Amino acid sequence: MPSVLRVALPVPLPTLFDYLPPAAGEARPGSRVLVPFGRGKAVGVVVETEVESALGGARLKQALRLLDDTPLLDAELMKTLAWAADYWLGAPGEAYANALPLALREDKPLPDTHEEVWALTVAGRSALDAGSRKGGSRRLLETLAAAPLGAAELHERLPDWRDAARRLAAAGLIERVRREADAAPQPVTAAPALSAEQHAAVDAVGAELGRFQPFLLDGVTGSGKTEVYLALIERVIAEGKQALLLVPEIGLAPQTVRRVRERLGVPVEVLHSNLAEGDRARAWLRARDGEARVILGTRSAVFTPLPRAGLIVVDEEHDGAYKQQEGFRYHARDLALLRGRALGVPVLLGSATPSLESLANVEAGRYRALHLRARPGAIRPPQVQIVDMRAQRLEHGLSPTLLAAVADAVARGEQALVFRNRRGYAPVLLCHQCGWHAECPRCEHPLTLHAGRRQLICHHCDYHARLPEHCPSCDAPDLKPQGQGTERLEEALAARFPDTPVLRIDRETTRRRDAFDELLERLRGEGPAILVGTQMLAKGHDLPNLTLVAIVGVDEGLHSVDFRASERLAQLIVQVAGRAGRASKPGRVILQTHHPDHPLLRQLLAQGYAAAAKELLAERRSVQLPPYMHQVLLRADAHQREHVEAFLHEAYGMLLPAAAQAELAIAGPMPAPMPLRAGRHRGQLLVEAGSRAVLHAALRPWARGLSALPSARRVRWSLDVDPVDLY
DNA sequence: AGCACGCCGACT
DNA sequence: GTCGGCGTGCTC
Repeated sequence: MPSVLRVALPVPLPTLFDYLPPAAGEARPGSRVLVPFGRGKAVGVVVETEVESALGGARLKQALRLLDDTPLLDAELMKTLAWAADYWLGAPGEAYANALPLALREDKPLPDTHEEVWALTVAGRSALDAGSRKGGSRRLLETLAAAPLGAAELHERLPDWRDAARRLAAAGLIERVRREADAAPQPVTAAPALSAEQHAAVDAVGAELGRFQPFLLDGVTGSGKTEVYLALIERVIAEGKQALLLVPEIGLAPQTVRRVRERLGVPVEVLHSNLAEGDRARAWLRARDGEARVILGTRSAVFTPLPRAGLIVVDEEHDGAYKQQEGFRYHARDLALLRGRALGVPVLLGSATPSLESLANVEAGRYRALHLRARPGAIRPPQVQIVDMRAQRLEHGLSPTLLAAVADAVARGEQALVFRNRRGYAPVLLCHQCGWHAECPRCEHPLTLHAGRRQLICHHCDYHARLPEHCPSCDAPDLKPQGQGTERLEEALAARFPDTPVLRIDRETTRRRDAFDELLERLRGEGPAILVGTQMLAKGHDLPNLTLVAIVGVDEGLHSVDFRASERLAQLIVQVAGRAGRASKPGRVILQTHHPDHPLLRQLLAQGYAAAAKELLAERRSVQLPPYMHQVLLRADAHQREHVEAFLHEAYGMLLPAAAQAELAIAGPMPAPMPLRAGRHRGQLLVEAGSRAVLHAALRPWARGLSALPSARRVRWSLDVDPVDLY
């Protein structure tokens, strides 16, 4: 029997594929091979060599070519990926595909890792001197005249640079050149003195460098978590090692990159999905070569190879963006922990509002807790006040107290933020004559009124309809918007405060690439302003002149069927409140609610997030919900409801024998909380168990069996291990 | 997933 | 008469 290779291919199938070795070269685990697959070819990753194939030798095909003489993926990544595919019940091939930038999954030579930079040509220099070109092109010429820059650096300075670069390159005014190896290291700014608490945190993690130990750094907004990360990263790179820093979204990356670069003066690689594939592959390869010392990135950066790993940091660890919600449904925070264990390095999770999962891990002694309670520079925490909306005369949903507070803030020349987690003008359009309301035909959910665009839009499937003039049901002309979205609040506030700029910040107003940054830049200025915005504003942008935060319309979160809703609401309130009064001015927070006596709100305001989270955890424990038990959710959807039902029913039947043996609890098959979405019927089956090992032992064979079911072909389905929402 | 094969409706 | 709908099967 000749030696056989077992190869992972980028297909959503539960199997690996066996091939005869290529004619030339020695394929090793972690090497890529080009193989014939079906009718075409595919690039796969060798997982094992010298295997006994269950397949008859005659059916084995031979790999066409070895792409890597030395493995592209090292032993640690290979091992971690195998674990990850097993843990999240994913297709192994998809796990490997996620780990490799697209440009490395092609049958092409590896790109040169020496970064290309854009530089002015001679013609470009004279064009600049002659003062030709305008707008973005001119800005780019001016920027490059100072120093040649790479894509990532340009992205930080001129987010819109690509169009200009294309035009200027076509005109021969700029060109790509290889960056000189001795590219001047940026000036290093001095580290600020650390507070006693920051010091203690740095020392605690520093003492564990060189071995696996998870930490949860719980630090209120403005307490200087980033300085702790930087001090530790500094130590790690001084030892010649690499640090991986994960952030939930790229929006937060540019400011962090700048800070890291300025402080550390070492190459910092940035990895996120907005990067061009070639740049991404180059950054990945520089990390693999150990050349990149600090790697900063979003979810998928957790797959970066770290041959000289020293530390992994996960910032804002509670953030839902770390969970991939399609394909291979991994959680980057949990994967970071897997990697930390395999690499033998500490993993530092940071948040002002830690997830209940992480708090439970602290409670169980698996993570060590570090706290930053003080805001340096004696910034006082904002005062939070609950405004009871009952029996108040409301103006477009805004109470007199709230409006007075906004008036005060702007009168002092300060900025106020009105937070409302709903885009559009009004979430419902209702007929006062007959009770009809506008509903999405594809989701059976109310349509949101967007007044400026004169449209009704479904926020679940993006269905658009023209705004009707009359009720489609009774023809009456009095269609009334019910409730308030950001657009309506903007209108109301603009009418009420005609002399103050009112800026709305949501997906609609920031659609243009750099619109968000421009708005933020405007707000860093001194003048008074009123901001109206959604979730986008909850994240860590520093607005020094913002002193009032008013949170409206969060009552939905108090009565949701989703057991995680209260955790998310508490995190949201604390994060949004944290925007107020970051600099020298004290902040004030107003929370407007119909339920001023709700225990969650009372506790959150009286005792803070930690106490509220502790209470929520106790509840989870007493009713046996995660993290005190474990869930796997099977979802399915199809145009025909019967297809969903048939599949889930068969899946259920297949699981019953194992469930009886292993004490699994099965809920369903049942309709999903949103039973219809974008015209597809949706259903689910929830499997629960007290022990992860038990759950996985039973579900591993089940997952394989599911893909073999004929009924599975008639639905779209997915398995979600530790689902974070039950939608 | 991606692709081919295969059998039933409204069109050049 | 065909183009094309998606059901079914397969990928080492």
